[in-house]
Amino acid sequence: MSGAGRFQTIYAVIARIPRGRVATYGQVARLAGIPGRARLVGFAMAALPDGTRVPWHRVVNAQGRCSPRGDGGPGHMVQRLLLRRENVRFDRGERIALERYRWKPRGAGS
DNA sequence: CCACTGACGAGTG
DNA sequence: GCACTCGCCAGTG
Repeated sequence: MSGAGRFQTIYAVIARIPRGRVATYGQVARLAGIPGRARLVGFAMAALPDGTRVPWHRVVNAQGRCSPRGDGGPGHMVQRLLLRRENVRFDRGERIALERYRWKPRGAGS
């Protein structure tokens, strides 16, 4: 994408995550063509406007948890609720079984 | 220009 | 499985 919008590529990847599935920051970065820049994905997420159509809640960290926002906001709580609404189960430690819910892109995705 | 920070990940003990 | 360290890159003071 344009030099000014590297985020667009990231958002495009996230938009492809099917309902009821989750992807990790590193996974998104990799699919966006910027392997190792997981933090940049997080930065792009924080830059998302309120009411965005991008399913940001389907992106979790490698531990299968909803990373709390630096702002200390209820972001991770909302995320948990939205995922719960998509039949995604959380274990006792507020963690998701990635081996079960991880999104596996196919065909033109990989 | 330098130092610090951050919705992270992989490696190590 | 958990705590700590280092590496990444962009933005900010």
